[in-house]
Amino acid sequence: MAATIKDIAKKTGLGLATISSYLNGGNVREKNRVKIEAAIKELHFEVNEVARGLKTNKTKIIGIIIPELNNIFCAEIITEVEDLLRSHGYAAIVCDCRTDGKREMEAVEFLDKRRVDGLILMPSGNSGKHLRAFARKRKPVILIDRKLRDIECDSVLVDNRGAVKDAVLRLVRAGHERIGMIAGPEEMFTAEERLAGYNEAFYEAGIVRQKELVVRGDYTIAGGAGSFRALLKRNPDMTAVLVSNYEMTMGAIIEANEMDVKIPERLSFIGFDNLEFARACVPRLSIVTQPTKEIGRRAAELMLKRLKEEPSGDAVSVKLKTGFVEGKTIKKR
Amino acid sequence: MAATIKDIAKKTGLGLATISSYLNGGNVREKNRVKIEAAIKELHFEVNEVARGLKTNKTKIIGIIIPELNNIFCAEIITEVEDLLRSHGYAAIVCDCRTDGKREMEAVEFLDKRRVDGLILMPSGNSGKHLRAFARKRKPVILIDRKLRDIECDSVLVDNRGAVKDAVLRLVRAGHERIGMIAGPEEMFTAEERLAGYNEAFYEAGIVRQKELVVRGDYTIAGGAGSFRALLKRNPDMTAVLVSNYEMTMGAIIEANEMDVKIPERLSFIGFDNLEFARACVPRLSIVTQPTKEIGRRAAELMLKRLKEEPSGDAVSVKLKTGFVEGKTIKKR
DNA sequence: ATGAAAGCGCTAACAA
DNA sequence: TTGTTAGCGCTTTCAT
Repeated sequence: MAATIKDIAKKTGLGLATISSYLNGGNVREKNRVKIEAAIKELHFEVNEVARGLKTNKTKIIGIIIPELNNIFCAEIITEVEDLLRSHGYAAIVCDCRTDGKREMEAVEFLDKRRVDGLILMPSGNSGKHLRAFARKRKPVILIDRKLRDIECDSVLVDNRGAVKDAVLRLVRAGHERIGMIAGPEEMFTAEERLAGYNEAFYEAGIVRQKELVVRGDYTIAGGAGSFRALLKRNPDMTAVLVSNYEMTMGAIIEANEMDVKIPERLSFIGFDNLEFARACVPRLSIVTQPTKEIGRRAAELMLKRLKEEPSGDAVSVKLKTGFVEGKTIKKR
Repeated sequence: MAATIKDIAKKTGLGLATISSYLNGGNVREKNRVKIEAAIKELHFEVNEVARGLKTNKTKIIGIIIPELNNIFCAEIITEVEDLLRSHGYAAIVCDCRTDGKREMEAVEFLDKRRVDGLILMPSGNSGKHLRAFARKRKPVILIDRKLRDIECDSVLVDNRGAVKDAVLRLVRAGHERIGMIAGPEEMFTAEERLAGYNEAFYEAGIVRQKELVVRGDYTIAGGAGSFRALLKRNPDMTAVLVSNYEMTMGAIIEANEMDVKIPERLSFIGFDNLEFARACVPRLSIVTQPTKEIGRRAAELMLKRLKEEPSGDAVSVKLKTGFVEGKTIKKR
């Protein structure tokens, strides 16, 4: 059906190697170059990357595994990664595993069979055992947003701990002491880091922490709503709250509206991620922001670098700074 | 490096064909089956899908081209498509073209070189010329959300016209006549359909349309904000407005807050897409919703069906119903 | 049911 | 610079 280099060779009267050389940027006599190009155009020839991949043992495909495509934080990162990779000739096969460890394992296998040249993933669990087989082939694996036990590989992280600590201290400086937190699921890397930041802030401010001020949510909208209600019920004297991811921030806001809790009059509020949503709220939310574009860019760059160089021993870990966008939801007391 | 079927053949003392047959679900003597499975486990063998693809001329990869991954509407659809495809053994290479026709063309070429088995795309432009070469190979192309000139292929669409018509008529029944619309970009398929629905509603209600009540936005948050301001300024007597996509809905809400325009007291409001956002607003937004999951599912199913059957002549077009979720932003007059 | 052999489209020695 | 040849890992006749 489609033309092959054989057809081009026949058409031009040249040998296969010459065509191949031309395709790979080798030196070809001017006269022949013209002939080849004419034949390519005439026969609508396009390199068969599958055949090339079989021969070179490189597919120029990168596997991307994420917990939830349908999640702005992930989507923003992936958009950037995909853009950068493709501009360097790499395709991205995206696998959404619905925050499910088993699905994630299957995805790794799936991509391995397809001989992807590298893996970029935002892991759902904490163990990296399922990556071992892949990593043993000396193909690069780059972790995004979360670290993993049982395996050592490059990672692009965010300073979650510092981010939350900074945010809580802002509340402290505004005169708050009864500051609640809607934390993330136990065992989850970012969730624990953020919680640690919360604790550190209390320590640094010299305020005694009270356990009932922390409630665990599950990083979903519904979870945020439920947690908000529970937290407020348990702590009627709470004056401020920090919600530790976007979905729960939205959920908390929905619930606050539902319960008619005035923000910031009754309760000061700091949310997480998604500037647009924060701006759409009344009053504008004060939020912690993450550098999603930069995360994506750094991850892709790191991958491209690894792909180019010889497999080396030591893993690189990048940690990026977060931001804070002032809204009008922190009230001075 | 990795084990091949040759290794398995050697290990088991069987022929290549037998191994291949086993891998493809053929009949193999029980005794040999056991031997093969042992060898596979021992050597960590995994089929090389690249080699298989070269031989069978099928990559089991579907190309997905979208205008903006970082867009909930797209992301929700893709999530569903990817899930379904992968559960049938197909990988998805996703290409985000940033709503840019040129990038879209490049993406088609990119995917063509990689010999994807089919293409699912949500086109940015109106012409399908860039798909001709691909379609000529008798590989399935499925359009999502938008139709295309110059080419005939399957599509999964939404009844945008009916959706908007219905929404406007709700406003009419609530006593409104000066109903504004923030429409989408000219030439854009969905935008024109939605605008047509708006016009039809006026016609059906017997209200004379006034051109100044329609303003074109660009489907972005900033565009929605700007359009909202412009529309209101131009029509101080407008009593209701319909915004025709999610990003602009968010933008309009931001701007309404900014301008301190009370909804629905001063202005009744109907937004588009994203139920969660609608629920997070105060008061809850009344919105038109699109069946994103179903769009994705139908597109994937259609693709799977096409992949299975002989290339046939006539194109299938599916048109899905929209929904309407009542909020509290429509005021009776 | 199994084996031998050819070949998918390309690249990479090697030779000329 | 160019041509010849082997072979990447698999599937697929065609025999057996």
